[in-house]
Formats: sequence, structure tokens, C-alpha cells
Amino acid sequence: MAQVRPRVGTDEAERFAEAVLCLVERIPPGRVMSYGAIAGVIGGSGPRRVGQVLARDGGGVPWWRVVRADGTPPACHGGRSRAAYDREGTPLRPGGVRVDMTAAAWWPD
DNA sequence: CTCTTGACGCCGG
DNA sequence: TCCGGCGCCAAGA
Repeated sequence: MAQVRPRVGTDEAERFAEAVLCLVERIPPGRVMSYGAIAGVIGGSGPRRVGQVLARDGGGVPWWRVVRADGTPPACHGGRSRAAYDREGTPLRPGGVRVDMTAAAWWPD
């Protein structure tokens, strides 16, 4: 019957989603984190899974602070994230809409 | 069970 | 620097 139900498997996805959303909320204004960095900190999966979570339930977190490894903002939303960067003073790279990862990359202490 | 898709990442041209 | 292709992981049809 019930006995030791596998602690992992049923809510694994929910747990992962919580970790991602929690970490994204921890990103301070003016800073950004790449999908791969988030996946690396949480562990257990790759960057694609992080994107899936944000696409599904990322409406309550500062999704604009999550960018690609090269500093390119999420493919969707277009230049909408650009306004947020200007508000928070996020260091952008000259000649493009890309974020300057060298200065804006943030890492959980 | 197989095929396709997707808020990605990295390498080569 | 820009473009295309391949790999990785999970969910959906």
C-alpha cells in the first residue's frame, strides 16, 4: 500500500519549479542570470528545463533578469525587457540589445 | 512507445 | 559578428 512512496518522481517537477522561481526572485535589480547558471546552481537538469518552468509559471517573477548565456534576452516579449533594463540600470552591451554579462552576471552567495 | 517542440548552450563556417 | 546545426532534457500529441 502506501509504504515508502518514492519521494522523488511525483512532485519532482513542482519542486524544480519552486527552486527556479525562488532563485529568480533572489536576483537583485540591475543584475542577470543565465538559464545555464540557474540550472547549474539548482542542479538535476539542464537549462532547457529552466525555460520551461519560466514559460509555464514565470509570470510572478522578474523573468527579464533571466537571459541567455551570451546576454541575449528571452526570444519572446521582443524588446519589452529592454525597458526593464533601462529602469534598473542593467549594464547593456554597445551596439545591441544584449546584456553585458561581464558586469551584470550575478551569482548567489 | 515514437516523433516533435521549446524562455537553451556550444561549436564550426 | 552573424547564421546554421547538433546535443541535452522533459512535456505533449
